[in-house]
Amino acid sequence: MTEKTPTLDDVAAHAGVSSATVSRFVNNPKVVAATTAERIRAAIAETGYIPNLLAGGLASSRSKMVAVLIPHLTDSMFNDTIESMVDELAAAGTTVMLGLTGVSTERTEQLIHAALSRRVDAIISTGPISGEIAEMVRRAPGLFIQIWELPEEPIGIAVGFSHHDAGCDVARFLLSRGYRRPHVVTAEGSRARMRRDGFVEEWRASGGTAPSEAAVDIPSRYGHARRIFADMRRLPEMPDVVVCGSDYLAQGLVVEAQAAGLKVPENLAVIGFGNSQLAGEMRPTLTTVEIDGARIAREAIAAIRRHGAGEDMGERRIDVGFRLIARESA
Amino acid sequence: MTEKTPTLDDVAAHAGVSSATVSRFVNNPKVVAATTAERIRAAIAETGYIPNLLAGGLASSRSKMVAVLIPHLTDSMFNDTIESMVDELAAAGTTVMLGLTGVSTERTEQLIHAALSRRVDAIISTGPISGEIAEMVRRAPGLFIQIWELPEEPIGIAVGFSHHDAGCDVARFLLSRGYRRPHVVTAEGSRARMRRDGFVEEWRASGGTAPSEAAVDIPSRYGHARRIFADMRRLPEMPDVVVCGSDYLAQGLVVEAQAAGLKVPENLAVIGFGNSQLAGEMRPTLTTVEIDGARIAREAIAAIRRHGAGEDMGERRIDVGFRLIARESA
DNA sequence: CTGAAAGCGCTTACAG
DNA sequence: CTGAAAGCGCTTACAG
Repeated sequence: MTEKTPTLDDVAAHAGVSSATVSRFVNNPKVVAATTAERIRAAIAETGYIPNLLAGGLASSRSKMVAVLIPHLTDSMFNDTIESMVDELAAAGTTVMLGLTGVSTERTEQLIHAALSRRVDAIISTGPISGEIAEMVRRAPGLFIQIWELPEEPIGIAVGFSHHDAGCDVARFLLSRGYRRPHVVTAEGSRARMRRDGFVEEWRASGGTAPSEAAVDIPSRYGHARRIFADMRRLPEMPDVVVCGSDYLAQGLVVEAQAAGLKVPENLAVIGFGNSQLAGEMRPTLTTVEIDGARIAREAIAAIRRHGAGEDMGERRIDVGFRLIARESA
Repeated sequence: MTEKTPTLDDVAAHAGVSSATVSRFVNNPKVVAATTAERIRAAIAETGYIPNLLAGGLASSRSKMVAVLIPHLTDSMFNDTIESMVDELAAAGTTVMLGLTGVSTERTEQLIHAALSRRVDAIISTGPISGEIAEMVRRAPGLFIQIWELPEEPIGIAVGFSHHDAGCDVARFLLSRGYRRPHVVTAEGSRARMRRDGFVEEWRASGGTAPSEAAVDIPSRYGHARRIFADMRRLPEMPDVVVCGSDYLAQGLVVEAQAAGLKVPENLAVIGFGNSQLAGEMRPTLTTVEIDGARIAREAIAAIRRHGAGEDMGERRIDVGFRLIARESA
């Protein structure tokens, strides 16, 4: 249905210059003379030229693509981070390749392989990294960035915070508020487990009795709350606060508790995680832990830029911290 | 930090075959002899070869990438569709390039240009299409697919449903339930407007009085509900049902109404749109309109596959319909 | 089933 | 500021 797509040479012919000059104009307009630039601009418009970035990337070995790997799209805590990232990257002419890893290392591995195949400038990952993947990534020229995670010895750049410490902080906060019987709901994945461990360690260190616990799969969502709540009621002693791995789940618990005639937080307190937009808007407003997802995006992008400018980023840990926000629900 | 990345030639040398044969093995293992295949497999493992899809795409003019364009990531109705799509595509070795258009035609245009630059095999778009974009897309070799939309004369393939009809159905449903004073909340964007128009036309055609109305920006979220509800209370006559453009907003309205001491649906009914997972889980459960997002994803992918197999897809409209789900809230 | 060779559409030293 | 030319790493008729 289409005549051949115009190439750089077609534009060059139209403008009466060499293709090298057109290439320079496309990538950095300032380096060509003003009158030449004008002719080229016209030629591009006439021909409807659209650069071929496959060819460009191959020749320059810079794909102007970055891969972003997250577990899920639905109700994900990363959405704000991803949204900021995609926006800023797009503004800089960089494309985002999206990968959904689930909780499987195997899927992560396939996606990293795919990203490497496309010679992405960087891989931004929230997934669990196996030794094999680490090796694969280490020998690739692109930058590897782990976000929402802060391992002792990162593979490339890590932008995140201590999940263990966040768990501890939640424990201290609840203790200080006088809660005595927490129910800890932990989602799949290593990060949730680290927070859970931090919480439990701190709680017991402070002389608290062992919390009751429950597990949920991901993506963590509102609907898990019904089962969690029902199970809780069958406990020998009813908990006085529920520690949730996500704000969505926390919201569900608030609603379930209210539907059962309990007042939140008087009869049952609830604490979330992530400070999603919802947390400050629902009724009662949700006590939760805020992570600055936009900052994570900014730091990651800054690292990509510097790496792109030829700077050797080495191994680096960037701690963006977290912040407990006390609202009405606990 | 890295020795040169191994190429097809390196693998060929290791295996003692030509690079053409290695290429064949990589793309279609069956066409090479079993013993040769074994040698190549070993050579790939030894060298740690990772194919360069930039080069591959350039040579074959098939990028194995598809662009997916949506307005927003957060609280978006498209998340399920996108999630299905990314999963299935990844399984077939195709990568998704993610673009966030917002409500701006300009952004959409830039992203489509970027997608074309990467010579994507297909563009899947939910965005508004200007005449210029249509032209750009028409002359490109890739397939263009509009989803969640069903224009009379699609540019390429359209997979969606009639938003106007959905609006009509909601009106008929509410009429049949005996509601008399609807309050219609419309989000930005042409699709929401079509539903709104459908609703209002049908409502008035059935002799109903003109509904009161409100507008919200996107992404449509829980938090808009507070203002909407407050404004509603100042109306001369209180509406008996709120017609929401999204389930999230509907959820917010339910909570606001309850916080004000109203019973849902007795004192105020609420109807959502999208049948997000939440809708069936919240209390009261939400009456809403279901769209089969996964089916939209499947149809889109099927079209891409057929186009990839050389079939001329022409212009085509695929109506996936919608379904009103009556639950407790209205 | 396999190889030699041309070609995909760019970028980038190098020279002027 | 501009051009000629080599090269990026693949794929794919064509021939055998």
